Amino acid sequence: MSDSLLKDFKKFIKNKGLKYTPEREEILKEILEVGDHFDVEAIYLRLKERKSKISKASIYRTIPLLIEGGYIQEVYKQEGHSHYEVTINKQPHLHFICVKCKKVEEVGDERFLHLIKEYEKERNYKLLSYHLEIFGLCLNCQREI
Amino acid sequence: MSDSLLKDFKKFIKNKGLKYTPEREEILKEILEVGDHFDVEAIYLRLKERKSKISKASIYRTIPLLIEGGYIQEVYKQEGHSHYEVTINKQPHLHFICVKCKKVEEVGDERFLHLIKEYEKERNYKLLSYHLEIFGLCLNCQREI
DNA sequence: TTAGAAATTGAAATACATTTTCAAAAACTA
DNA sequence: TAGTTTTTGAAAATGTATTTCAATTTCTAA
Ligand SMILES: [Mn+2]
Ligand SMILES: [Mn+2]
Ligand SMILES: [Zn+2]
Ligand SMILES: [Zn+2]
Repeated sequence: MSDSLLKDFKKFIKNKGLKYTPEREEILKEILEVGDHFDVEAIYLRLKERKSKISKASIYRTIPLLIEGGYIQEVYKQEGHSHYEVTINKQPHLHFICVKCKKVEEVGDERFLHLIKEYEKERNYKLLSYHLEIFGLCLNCQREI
Repeated sequence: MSDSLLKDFKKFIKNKGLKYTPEREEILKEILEVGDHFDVEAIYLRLKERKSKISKASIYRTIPLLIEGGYIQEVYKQEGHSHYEVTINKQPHLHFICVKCKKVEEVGDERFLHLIKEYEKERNYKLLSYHLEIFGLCLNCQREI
């Protein structure tokens, strides 16, 4: 819930010549509070529950700003919509997605990051981000078949 | 354009208790002919060009069958819609996506596949497929900044 | 502090990919 | 070949995301 993070966000917004509104701050706060993976609907409902009048449009409008600022990133699309996660204080990781129960498991790993960095050099790409999703059956769902 | 592949597909369809229609066959043929990454719109337009009356609905309905049969897979979503690729006779590979010019480069590599298989063991997952997308700037777009 | 320019908001309209509905047509089975 | 079942194209419906617009808010600089 770090105050300094919000100050940082304010600076980021002002630097872009935009206005720092309570809506933008509330949305970021709510997202930080979830911590986990989230989607627009979840944030909207959580805000609503605490009597906030913030519209979905505002959430949709704020998300690209949060991505640009490096606060969150899109992690995957499922059931027709995007899922995001907070990137602040998070190690890079990959996602195991069970195709049956839809459970998403995070796996942090340096072996992988190392391999990607090697690739970056080999290919002369400037690496910005990556997504690795592994689809399969979790232990539970393997048993149930 | 292997005939045996179409026979195989017919078998697959019949095995599922479905009917083998010219639409389904034409769609698979067209997809095999593209070879490269494709989306629904592209297949629809190509079919239209050769005077086929096949509707988009049929393409949308056929794609899940082709995925289930292991003929194609979804590789990424961009600009709001899905992109697929033929998996037959293709090595597993990853995708470099340039965030500026949107170019998608395929890179085959066993090091990644090997690492993923290791995870599979470590995690007791049954691996079905994976997506690795690396976002960055290609050499050209790095220069232009 | 306050006026006024510029950006932002919520609500509704719109865009657009995908799915569903439905009646007509085609595929299959016996 | 008749009868059952599935599939088809067209149109309607769905659901996510974006855009429009008038009202409101932020912010700057008198
Ligand atoms: Mn994650
Ligand atoms: Mn590919
Ligand atoms: Zn599972
Ligand atoms: Zn590029």
